[in-house]
Amino acid sequence: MAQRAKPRGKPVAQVKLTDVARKVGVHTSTASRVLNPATRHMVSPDVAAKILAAAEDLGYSPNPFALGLRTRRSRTIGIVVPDLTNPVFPPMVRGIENVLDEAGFTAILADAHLAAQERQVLDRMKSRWVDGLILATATRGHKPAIGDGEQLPVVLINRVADGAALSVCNDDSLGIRLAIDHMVELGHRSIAHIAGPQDTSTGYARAAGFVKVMKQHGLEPRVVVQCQSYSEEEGRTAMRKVLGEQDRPTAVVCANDLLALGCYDVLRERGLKCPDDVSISGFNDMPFVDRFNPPMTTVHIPMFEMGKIAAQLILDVIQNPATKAVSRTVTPTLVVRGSTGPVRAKRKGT
Amino acid sequence: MAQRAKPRGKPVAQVKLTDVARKVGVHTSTASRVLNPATRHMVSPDVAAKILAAAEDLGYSPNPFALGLRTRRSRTIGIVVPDLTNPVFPPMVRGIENVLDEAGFTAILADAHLAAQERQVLDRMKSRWVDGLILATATRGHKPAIGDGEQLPVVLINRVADGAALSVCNDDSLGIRLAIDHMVELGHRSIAHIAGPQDTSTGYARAAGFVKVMKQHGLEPRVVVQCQSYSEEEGRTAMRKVLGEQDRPTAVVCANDLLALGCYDVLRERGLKCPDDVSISGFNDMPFVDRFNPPMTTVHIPMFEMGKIAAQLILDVIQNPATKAVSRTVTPTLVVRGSTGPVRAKRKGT
DNA sequence: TTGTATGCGTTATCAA
DNA sequence: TTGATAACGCATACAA
Repeated sequence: MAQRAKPRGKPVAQVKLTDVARKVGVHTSTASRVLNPATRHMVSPDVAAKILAAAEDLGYSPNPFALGLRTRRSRTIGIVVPDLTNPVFPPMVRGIENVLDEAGFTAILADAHLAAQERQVLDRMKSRWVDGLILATATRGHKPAIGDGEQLPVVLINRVADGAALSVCNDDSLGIRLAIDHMVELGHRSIAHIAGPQDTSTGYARAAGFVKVMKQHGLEPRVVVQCQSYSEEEGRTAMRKVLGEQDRPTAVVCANDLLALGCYDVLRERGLKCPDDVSISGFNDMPFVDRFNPPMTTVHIPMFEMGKIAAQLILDVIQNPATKAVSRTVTPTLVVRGSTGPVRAKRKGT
Repeated sequence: MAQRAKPRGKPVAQVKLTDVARKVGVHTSTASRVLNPATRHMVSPDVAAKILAAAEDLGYSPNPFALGLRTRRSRTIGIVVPDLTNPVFPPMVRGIENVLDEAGFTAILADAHLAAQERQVLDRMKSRWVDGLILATATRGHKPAIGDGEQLPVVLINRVADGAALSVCNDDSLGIRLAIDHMVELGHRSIAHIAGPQDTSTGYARAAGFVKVMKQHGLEPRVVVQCQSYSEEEGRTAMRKVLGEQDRPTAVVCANDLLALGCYDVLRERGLKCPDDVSISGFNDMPFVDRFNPPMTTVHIPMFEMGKIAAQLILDVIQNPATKAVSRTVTPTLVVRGSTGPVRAKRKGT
C-alpha cells in the first residue's frame, strides 16, 4: 500500500525532483516517472534503480503543493466527528488514521459539535481539496451537506443515510435485541427506551429495533424519544420523564452510554438504586464505562475496527470512483456488567 | 483574525483568481493584491470593493496548492498527541481547533501512541509543509525531534523542554502541593507518590514537587518512579509496589488520573477500600473521573484553555518568527471528590 | 495605481 | 525508453 519510497530521517522536504534527476544524470521527467509506481514500468530497470537509490539517499519527498496543483489530489482525508470529547470517537479516529497512514494519506480532523458548524466545516474541507470525507455526523435523509453535484467521495461511519452512500455501521437492531433479551432474561417485563436523536440513523434504528423486539417478546414498548442529542443532560431529562410514568419501568435500555449516564444521575437524585430498583443498559461500550458506578452493562461496538473499515472504504472509492455504494455492517456484542440485575419483587402483587 | 474574505456556501473551490479578475475587468495581479489584506492598500478603494464583491459573489476560494507552492506556507498546523484515547487530550484539541479555525488555519492531527512513531509522524508532517507544530509528546532534554537547524515553529502543550521553546503548561508544583496539602489536612502523614515517566516534564516536575512539598511539611517523601507511561497498567504495577512497603502509606498522590485508576484496581484486588483504607488522588481531572467509583479527587487543569493558548502562541510565532520563547503557565485547582478521606486510626498505635 | 512577466515543483503530452 | 515543453493557480518584482 505504501505507494512511494519512504524517505528516512535525513533532510526531508528541501530536495526536489530536479536534484535527484541531476544526481543520476537523467531528465526530471524520467525521475518523475520512476518515483510514481504507476509509470515506473516506462523506464528501464537499471535507470529506475539508480533513481530510486538517489531519491532514498537524498531523502527526496515530493512537494505536496506542486503535486496537488498538478494532480488536483491532496492525499488528504477529512474526518468530521460530532464531538471529539465523546470517548466513542477517539478509537474510531485512531483506526482511521492507522490505515490512512499506511497508504500515505493524512487526516484532517474537525469537530463539528455545533450542528450549524457542519456546513462551514465541510466547506473548509472542500476548500482544502481533501480527496475524501469520512463523516460521523451524517443525519438521516438529507445527504451529507456535500452534494451539489460535486463528486467528493464520502464514507459514513456509525451512520447511514438514505441516499446511496458508503458506510460502515453496526447492526443496531441486533444490538438492541441483545440488550432487551438480557433484560427479559433477568425477569424484566416493563422496559423503557431512551432514544437518541431521531434524525441520526443510530437513534432511529435503535428506537425502531426496540419497538420491534419488544413486540416479538409480547411486551408493550414504552419509548421516550425526546432526546435532542447524545448527551448526559438529555439523558437526565428523558429519565425524569420515564420515572414519572404511572407504572414505573424496572429496566431502561438506552440508545447510548452518555444517555445511560444521565439515567444514573436521576436515579441517584431520586434515591433509587441501580440495578436494584432500575436496571440500565447503554450502547457503544465507550472507554471507561467499566469504571462507572455501577459498571455499565452495554452493547459493545468495535470502534477501532469500524475506523479501519471506513478508511479502507474511502481509499477504495478514491482508487475506483465507480465503486458502488456498500454498507459494511459490524456485529455488536453485549457486555454484561453491574448496571443490570434481576427484577425485584414488586410491592403491588404481580 | 480572519485574514481573507470568507466565501459562503456557493460553488466553492472551482472558481479561480482569473475568473474574478475577468468579471471585474482587471488583471489577475490586481485581484490578487486585493484579496490579500496585506497588499490591498496598493489598489484604489473602488476597484478593490468591486473585486471583493465579485470574489464573494463567485464564491472564490484560493487554491491551496497554488498558494502553497508560491508562498511555501500551508495555513496548516500539525498536532501530535501521545494518545488520543486519553480523555485529557480531546478538550485540548478542541481548544486548539477553535482558535485555529478562527484564523483560517486547519489542523492535522496525529496520534503517536508508539514512541517510535514520533519521528515518523514528525517527518510526515514536515513533508506536508505544516506551518507549525503543537506537540503534546515532547520529552525533557532532547528537543522535539524537529531541530536539524530547520526553523519550524513549535509549541509544546502540557510539556516543557529544556531548550528554548514556546510552551503552555500548568503549574505542576502547585498542583502537587494542592494534593499533598489536602492529604495532610485529612491527617495523612505517610504519603506515597506514583510518578509518571521521568522523561516527560510533567512526570519529572510532579515528582520533584512531591519531594519538595513533603519536606516542607516535615514528612518523608516516598516516591515510586517506576512508571514507564501514563497508563492504568503502569499504575497497577506501581501500586502493587506501594502496598508491598513495610509501613503501608495511607495516601497515594498520583501523577495522573490514569495512574490513579490503576491504584483503584489494585486496592480492589486486595480487598482494600478507597478512601477508607487508602486515599488516592489523581492529576488532570479528565472527563468522567467524577463518574468513577469512587469519584476521583484530582487536580484540575484547564485543558480547553490550554489548547486555546497553545494555538494562539503558534499563530503568534508564525506571524512573528522572532517571538522569543515564552512559557505560559496556567493554574491548576484541586477538585475534592470521593477518593480521599480522613486517615483511619491505625492498628499499631501512634 | 495597474499591468506584464516569471517561477514555485510537479506531471502529462508530445517528439525523438 | 527518454527528453523537451507546457501548464496547474497564484504572488511578486518590475515596468508602465
